[in-house]
Amino acid sequence: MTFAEENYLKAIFHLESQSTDGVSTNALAEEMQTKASSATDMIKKLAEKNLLSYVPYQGVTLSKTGRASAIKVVRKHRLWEVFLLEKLHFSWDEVHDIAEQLEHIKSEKLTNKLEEFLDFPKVDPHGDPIPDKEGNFDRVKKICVADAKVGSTYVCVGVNDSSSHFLKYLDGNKISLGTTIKILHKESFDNSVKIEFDDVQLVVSENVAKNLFLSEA
Amino acid sequence: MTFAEENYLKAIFHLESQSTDGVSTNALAEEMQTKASSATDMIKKLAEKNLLSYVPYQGVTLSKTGRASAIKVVRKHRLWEVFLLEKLHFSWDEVHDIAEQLEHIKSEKLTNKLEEFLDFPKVDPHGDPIPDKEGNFDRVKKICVADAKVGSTYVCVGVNDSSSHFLKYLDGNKISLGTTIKILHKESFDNSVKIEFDDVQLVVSENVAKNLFLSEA
DNA sequence: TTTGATATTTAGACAAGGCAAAAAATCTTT
DNA sequence: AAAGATTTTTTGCCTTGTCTAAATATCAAA
Repeated sequence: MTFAEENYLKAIFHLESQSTDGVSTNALAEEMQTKASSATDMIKKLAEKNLLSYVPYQGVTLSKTGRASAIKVVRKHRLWEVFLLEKLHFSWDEVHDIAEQLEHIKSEKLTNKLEEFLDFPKVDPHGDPIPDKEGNFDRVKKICVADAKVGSTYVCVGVNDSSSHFLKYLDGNKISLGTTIKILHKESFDNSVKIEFDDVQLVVSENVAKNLFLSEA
Repeated sequence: MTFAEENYLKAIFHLESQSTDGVSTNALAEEMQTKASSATDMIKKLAEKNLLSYVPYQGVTLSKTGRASAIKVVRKHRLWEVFLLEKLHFSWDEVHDIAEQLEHIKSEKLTNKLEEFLDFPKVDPHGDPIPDKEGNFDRVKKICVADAKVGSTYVCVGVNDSSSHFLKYLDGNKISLGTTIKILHKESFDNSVKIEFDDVQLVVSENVAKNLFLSEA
């Protein structure tokens, strides 16, 4: 399994998890920051290896083995993120890019020993669940700020856009995983949301509201 | 810098350190477990990038930048080995192969934070020195068992052949870094050497005697 | 249902890294 | 110095993953 193959599987897994039906070639190409033609080539290759089912012009769906492979990569990615944050004291926004490299290290034993070293964490620094050795993980039900109820209180559990920019913005405003947030007001004019946390009030844009995830307090 | 390029630089660095003059294409190909023609191709590519000086039919020598790059890879390799052994409790013979992958992770910051996390180790689990941030490292003067003086006592400081087989053999015989070893007798017939350590006597073959390194006690 | 827009695939090309076989250079030996 | 042996390089081809441009399939709208 090459790095490229692993990255495609991970991307398909990610896209599948946020919409019910199959993943289109275009969506995959965009997720992979490449061209549709390249995606088609890789899709054929992965289909050949029975890692996904593919009907031309109809998108792809991961097979059982394909899904298992993708989950292994995700597991490694998230464990390394925890390592980078907790043991090496990287900041929230720095861990993703390095984990993108570390997730491709091949050694089942390494992954398991790392997990043990980290004391079997359940979520990564962005609030995403870490699959266990068998590939099982909790699907946390999280809602974004934009969909939260005015007047209710929530806990910040994750982010969707894990770009360094967005994470730096949150960091700058002292919002992190576990922060308790109350929804004060939604502005229908521009879909911005006024929130309160740690006795601070803050108006966040629609963009932020859609990428910051909460769970019931 | 690709993985392949880094691996070639590392191999050249290794070969240079154990003989005075330039590295031949054949020697490099053998070290890289590939063909001479492939080595020639890569040599040209690295020469193009000014990472080494190359005169056709006369072997190669690393340039200043080439050497610096090689040392960075070696530094990463050895730091990761320490991590695997000390933090994740891998055994002596398991760390090399995984470190071969980890050494290619690109992040200066990661390397430095890892070094700090490990408390600035000076040598790796095989007794080889770990270059610092600036690329400086102690060249330990070590001699192999075959060249040691009969009757003298030494400390085991490293191994040359870092194959899993050899390391398992040493492990099985309870020889590790730091073990104090006395040279009892050299058999001129087959160049085997009788040694003593921890009140045990053991006859080692010429092969072992040439790959096990010692320093004066 | 026919046109137009969009999505997808195919075809041909390129760079990286590798290999085998042939050619050329160097070394060794007489 | 010439012959033979060895080393190194060249040549031509393969695979992986990518791209552009062209062709084709599907969807949406009139």
